[in-house]
Amino acid sequence: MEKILDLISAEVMGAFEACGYDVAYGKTGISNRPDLCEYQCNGAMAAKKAYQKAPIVIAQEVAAKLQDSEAFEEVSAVNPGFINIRVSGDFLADYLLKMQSDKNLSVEKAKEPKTIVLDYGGANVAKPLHVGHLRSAIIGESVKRIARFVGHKVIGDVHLGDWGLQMGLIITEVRQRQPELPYFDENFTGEYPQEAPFTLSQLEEIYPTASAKSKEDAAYREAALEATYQLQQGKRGYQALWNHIMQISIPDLKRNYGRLNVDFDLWKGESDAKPYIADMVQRMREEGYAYEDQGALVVDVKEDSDAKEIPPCIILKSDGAFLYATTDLATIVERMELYQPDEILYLTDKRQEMHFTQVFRCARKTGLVKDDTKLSFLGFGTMNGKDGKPFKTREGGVMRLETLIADINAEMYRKITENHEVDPQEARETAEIVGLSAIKYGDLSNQASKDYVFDMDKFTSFEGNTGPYILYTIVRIKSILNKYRENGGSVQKGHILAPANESEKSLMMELVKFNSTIEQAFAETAPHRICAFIYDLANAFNRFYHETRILGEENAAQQTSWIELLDLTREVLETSIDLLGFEAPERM
RNA sequence: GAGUCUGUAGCUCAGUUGGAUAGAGCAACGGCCUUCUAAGCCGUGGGUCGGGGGUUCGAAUCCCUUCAGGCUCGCCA
Repeated sequence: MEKILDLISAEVMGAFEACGYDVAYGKTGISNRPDLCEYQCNGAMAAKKAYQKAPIVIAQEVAAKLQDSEAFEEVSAVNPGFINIRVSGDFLADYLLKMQSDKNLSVEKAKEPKTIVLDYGGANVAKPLHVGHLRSAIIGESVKRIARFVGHKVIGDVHLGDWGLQMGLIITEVRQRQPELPYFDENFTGEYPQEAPFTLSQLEEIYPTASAKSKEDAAYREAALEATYQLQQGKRGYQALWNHIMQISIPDLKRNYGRLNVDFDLWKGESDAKPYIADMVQRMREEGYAYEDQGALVVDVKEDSDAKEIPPCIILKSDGAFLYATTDLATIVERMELYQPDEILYLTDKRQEMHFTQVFRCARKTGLVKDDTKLSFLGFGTMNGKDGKPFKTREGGVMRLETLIADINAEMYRKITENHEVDPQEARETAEIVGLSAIKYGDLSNQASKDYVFDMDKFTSFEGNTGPYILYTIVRIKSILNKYRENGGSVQKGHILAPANESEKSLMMELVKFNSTIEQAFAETAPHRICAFIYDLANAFNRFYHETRILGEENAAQQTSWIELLDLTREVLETSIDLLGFEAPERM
């Protein structure tokens, strides 16, 4: 349904036109001086030049035309030419009634739904998820849900790192430890064992060990590079080892992402691009895009308008192995073939921007995508510790995601049991729900592209602009609604009255921003817009709550109206946090 | 060095795309619980929007310049 600002603007635009001015000047926005008015139009000042008239005169003319408007309670012209507007309570109530009966809560579905492949998560097999993976998962999940809510078809793909040098490193390390295994026997032709020669926890230790060795030992690194190449060429024994790694790793990753309430439609990886690589490379060669340079196969992607030198995109390394760009390009081929997306959106650390610039240009230049297929990149900033440097454990190591979550949950559990008498089991469940909101809201309330400080103390303090504050607000509402039902009331729709006081009107004015907020969050791929919105909404609600005794209200019509207003507020808040990727408990 | 992003209260961050007196939270201080969850509400103090110039009726926002910091700059992902 139409946004409230469009309805208001339409009224004001009509007045501008009736006074003989261009309608465009009637565009009206939310006031930045709530002490003076609710909505404001600045068009009179903009129109000054075109009409050679004092802005205040124009504003007065327009304001006079709007005096009879039913939507407005008060319209005034103020120096030097502001048009200040207060809307009527009936106008607001009417809008909320429409919102109530709209199953999408006033948000319009896209007229032309797009198919969007969303590449996020980016976990590496054989490596535990660590805090570096947190942002991609959290932001990506939210972006996905927002896009779906506005009507698009989104295919979320975790795009595992399962085909690069890391695999060669693991193979090399396993070989060094257990050279007798059949995987390393060139003459072995039988069936390889069903059981992997390592456990998950061993695997998690093998990779960092191998990675460290390769940095110090050139021969070791050579061996790993060779193993990577052999694996990519399909060497049987390595392929079998790789299968073991995948079988062990993926269930663990699924479990961990599940704990974050992050859910992928596709569990594909770099390796899935393999069948597309040979043809793609051959075509790039034949069509003259790819050429040998310093032993590697490259495609030039620089453009005349570049402010700086953009290095060519490397398709094959000088040893013939694939690398990041190769699998990313082949993955584009795969996605175009399987899903025909209108857009592919990548969500990674912003340091990878150059890589994606190269890949996108290369894909376009070599015709891997249609001209109207959008390739976009959302780079997010680093999660820093309180010292402003990348987040580390106290010992200076990389913190596992599981550890982080466990720490937050433990702290949350402590807080919950400290303040209330609760069943330990319920407290644990609540702690998990609230803990997740703390982590996610803490991340999402910042602009994605900026670095942000993950401050454990701040996130577990539960005061102010935090996830728990939002949840607490929702729980308060639920509590009232439940009591109302226990007393025999039933929560319905269609009976919201004009606001009875200022705090109620403020609450209503926040609620009507829902559709424009969601639209903007989608357009800008900016979940933090939703955070800002629900924080304002929660504040407005708590103010109203404090001033208004709802269950004690004796006027039945008034009470019904308030109950419905609460229920609508709850629905908007719960829908919003669902778009952010978390949920509210029944009690806390 | 080149490119790019960032710089707003002591700290962490918003700022509706150029509007009026720049806003929150935390921290500090003061008030409000026999009454729907005080994880709350109300209030006080705190600012040369990094610096300088420009564009105009009007700039945190646009342009130029300068300082500081982060990141990137061919075979890792």
